[in-house]
Amino acid sequence: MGDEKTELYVPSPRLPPRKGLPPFEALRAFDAVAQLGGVRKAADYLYRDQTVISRHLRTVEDWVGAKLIVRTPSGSMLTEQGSQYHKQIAAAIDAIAAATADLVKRGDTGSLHIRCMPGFALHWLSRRLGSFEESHPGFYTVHPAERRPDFLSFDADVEIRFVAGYNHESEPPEEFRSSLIVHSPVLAVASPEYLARSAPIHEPHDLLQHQLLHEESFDRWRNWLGSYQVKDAADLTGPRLWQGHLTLHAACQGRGIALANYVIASEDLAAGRLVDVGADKAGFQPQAMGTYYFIAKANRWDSSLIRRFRDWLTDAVRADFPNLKTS
Amino acid sequence: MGDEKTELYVPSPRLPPRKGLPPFEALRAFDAVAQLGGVRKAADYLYRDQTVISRHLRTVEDWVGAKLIVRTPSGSMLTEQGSQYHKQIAAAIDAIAAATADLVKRGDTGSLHIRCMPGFALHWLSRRLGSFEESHPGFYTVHPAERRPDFLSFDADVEIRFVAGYNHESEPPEEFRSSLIVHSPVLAVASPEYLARSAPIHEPHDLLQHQLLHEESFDRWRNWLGSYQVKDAADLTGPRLWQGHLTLHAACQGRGIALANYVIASEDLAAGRLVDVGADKAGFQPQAMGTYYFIAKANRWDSSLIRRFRDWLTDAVRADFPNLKTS
DNA sequence: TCACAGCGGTGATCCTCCGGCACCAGGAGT
DNA sequence: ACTCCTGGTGCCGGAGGATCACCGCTGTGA
Repeated sequence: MGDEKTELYVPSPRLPPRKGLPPFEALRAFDAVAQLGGVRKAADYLYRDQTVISRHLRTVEDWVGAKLIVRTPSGSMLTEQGSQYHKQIAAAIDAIAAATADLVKRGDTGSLHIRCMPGFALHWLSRRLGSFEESHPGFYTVHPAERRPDFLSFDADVEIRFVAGYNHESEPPEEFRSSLIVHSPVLAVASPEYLARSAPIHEPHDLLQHQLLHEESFDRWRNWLGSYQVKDAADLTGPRLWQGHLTLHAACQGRGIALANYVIASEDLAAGRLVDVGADKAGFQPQAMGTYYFIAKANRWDSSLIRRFRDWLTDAVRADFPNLKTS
Repeated sequence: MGDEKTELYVPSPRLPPRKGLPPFEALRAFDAVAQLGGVRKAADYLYRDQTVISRHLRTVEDWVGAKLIVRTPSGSMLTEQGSQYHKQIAAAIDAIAAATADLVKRGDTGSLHIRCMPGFALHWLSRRLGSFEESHPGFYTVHPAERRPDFLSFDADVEIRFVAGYNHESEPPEEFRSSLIVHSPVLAVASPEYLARSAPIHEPHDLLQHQLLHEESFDRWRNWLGSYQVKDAADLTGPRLWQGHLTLHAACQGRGIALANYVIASEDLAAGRLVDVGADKAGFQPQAMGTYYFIAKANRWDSSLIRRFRDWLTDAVRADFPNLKTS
C-alpha cells in the first residue's frame, strides 16, 4: 500500500462510460411479462417462481425510476412508457438470442453419445430427439444403459438414469456430475381388460393377489409395496422380464400389473391402453417417487454440446410434464 | 404430491422458446475486450479485476462452442467468428443502454440534497457536479456536514463522509445504509516554501518540532502520529482551524503542516502548491488510511435518483484516482 | 353471500455465480 | 538475464437470484 502514493492527478480522460445497465435477468422477466400479460404466465414461461418475476419487475422499475407496469387482479399490463421501453428491449434481446443461436449452429460439429435406460429411450427420447436435431444439428447416437451404473466404463458422453426415491443424494464419485431432470411418481399400471377380468383392487395390499410383472429382480415391487406399508411381500412371484419397458409392454397386453414411472407410461395412459391402478383410491395416495438424473463427466459438463442437450432435455421434459416437480 | 397424479398428457404446445442466452455479464466483458483489444484494458474499463474478464471470456466461448478470441502476450484479438458475433452483440447492448438511459432521463424530476464535508465539497464535488447534471438533469443542493455524524436530524438525501481507518465496520444503526467510495491515504502536507525555511523532516517524529495545523481537536494529529509509532505526542499545540479545508488552505499559505487525504489534496499537490512531507522517505512508508463513505436512508437506497448519483460518484472518483483502492 | 380460484406481493432462507486477491506462466523489449 | 507486459488458476467471500410458505385483493359462481 505504501507504493501507492504517486502524485499523478488524472483528470478523467475516460471513454464513453457505457455503464449502469439494469440487471439482465430482470429485463428478461420484464420482457416475458410484457409479452404474456401476467406475472404468473411469465414465470411459467421462464420456468421460474412467480415471486422471482415479481421482484424483477420491481427492480426494473426502481432502476429506471418510472412506472412501467400496471398490476391488476386479472393480470399485468404495460404503461405507455413501459410499452415503448419494451419494444426496444425486446428487439435487443431477440438480436442477442438470434446472433447466439446462429453462432451456436455454425459451430456444431461434434457428435453426442447418449446412454439411457431402454424405457425412456423408447417411450420418450426417440420421438423427441428429432426436435433437438432440428434446432441443434449434429449426430447423436442412443445406447441403452444397463440397470446398474457402470461408471468405470463410461463410454457415452451423457447418461440419463432413473433412480427410485425422492432425495437421492448419493452422487457418483468425483469426475462425474449429475443434475436432476424431473421427479416422477411410480405407478402400478395395467390394461383395462386385465383389471376387468381380475379381482378388484381397493388398497395396495390387494396387489399381492395379482400377477405382478417384474424386471430383473423382485426388489422393485417389494420396495414399492413397502412404501405403502405392505409388509408381507417377502416372497413375490411372477414373470421376470428383465427390463422396464418389457413389463410395460406386457401390461399393455393384459398380462399383469407393471410398475412404471409417469414419464414413460403417460402415453399409454392417455391412449387408454393402460390404467393407473391406484387412481382415485385413497390407499394409494402418497405415491412412491423416482427421479430422472442427467449425468456427464464433470470436466465436460459445461461444454457447448452437452450443456445444450441438457438444457433442451430439461426444457422438453418440463414442457411435456408441467405437473411434475423439477426441483 | 398425491394430488399430482392427473392423467393429462400435454404434447408441448409451447411458445417460441426464446431461451438459453449466455450470461449477460459475460457478454459485456466480451464486448469490452473486443472494443479495447485486451483483457486488462477491458477490466479497467469495467472496473473489474482482470481475472473476472478472463473467466467471462471463457464462459462465452464455452457457451457458444466456438473460438471467438485469440489471446496473445500482447493483447487479445477477435477471430472472424468473434468479430461477426461482436457486431451484433454490441449493437444490442447499445440499444439496451440507449433505451434505458432515455427512459431514465425522461423520468427525472426529483431534486437531490447532498450533504458532505466542506473539504470534499470544495476540492472535488463542486467542480464535478456539473458533469453529473449533464448526464442526469435535475436539481441538486450541497450542504456542508458537521464533523460529528448526526443521524437523528438527517435532513439530506445522501451524505458523503470521511472517516479515519481502513476497516471501519461500525455502521450507522439501522435505517441507514452505507457503502465504501474509496480508500485514501492521509498525508502530511505543507507548502514548499514552508519546508524550505523549516527544519528538515526525515522521520515522523521530527514533525513534533513543527507547526502542526489542527482541526477541531488535536486527536487527528495524535492518532496519525500514533500510527507511525510516535508515542510522545500527548500534548500537542498549534492553531486550531476547526475544519479540514481550512487547514489545507493554511498549509498552502505556508503557515504549517496539515493533515489531508489524497482526494482533497491531489489538486494542490499536482500544482506544486503543496508537497507530501513523507514522499520518498522510508519512515513514512506505511501510511495512515482513511475512507470515504456514501450514506443514505436504507429505504431509499435503491431509488432511482440516489442509486444513479451513487453510481456516478463512485465511477467519477475511481476515474480520477485510479491508484486508490475502492474495495 | 360466501367459498374459491385467480391474480400479484412479502419475508425468510438457501445457494449459485460473480468478483476479488494472491499467485503462476509465458513472451517481448530492453 | 531481468523486468514488464500479457493472460490464466486456486481459492474464498458476498450479492443477487431462486425457492417455499404465506398473505391480501378481486371477480365469480354455487
